[in-house]
Amino acid sequence: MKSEPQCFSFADLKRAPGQITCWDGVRNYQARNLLRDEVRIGDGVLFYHSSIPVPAIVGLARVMRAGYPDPSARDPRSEHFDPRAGDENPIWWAVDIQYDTEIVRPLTREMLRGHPVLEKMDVLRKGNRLSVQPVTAEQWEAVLQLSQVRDQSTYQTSRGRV
DNA sequence: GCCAACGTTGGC
DNA sequence: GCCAACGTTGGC
Repeated sequence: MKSEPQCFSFADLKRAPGQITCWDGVRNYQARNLLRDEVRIGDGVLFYHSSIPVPAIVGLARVMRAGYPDPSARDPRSEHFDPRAGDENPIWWAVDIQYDTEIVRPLTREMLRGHPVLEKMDVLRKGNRLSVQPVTAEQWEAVLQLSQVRDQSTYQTSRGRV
């Protein structure tokens, strides 16, 4: 999952009540489909900081609630308000994620590009603007190895995601 | 349904 | 600031 840290950072997630946040405001249909159809409770999340001098994967999170109608789409005061969204047709979807582990040495794009497995990650593809991107199990495990996270067994590695 | 114009994202 | 790569919009 991508976020501009000036908007919402991994540190913000760590500070959030219960270290949980609603991942809302996604307004791209492809990303919406991932949130609605693919993301499962317990999934690992790679938290990526974008639009900064050195973009990087900075931490791990976990999905605590699978896809549900995005509340911000129904909130007229939200900048993500969508008047088309209704009970019968939510249009937009959200998930809840929880802070898990900080990556002490963030994985920069240069580091990802230099890895035989990670060089193929979607996030490195030029022009890719998806704010939610799938990650293969192989990529997930490579990230954990590179980031030197110890307790790898506690993560669901079969369907890791970013 | 086509497609040009426009807007947005985000690395560099 | 530039620009590539989309996604969206709207006239026709």
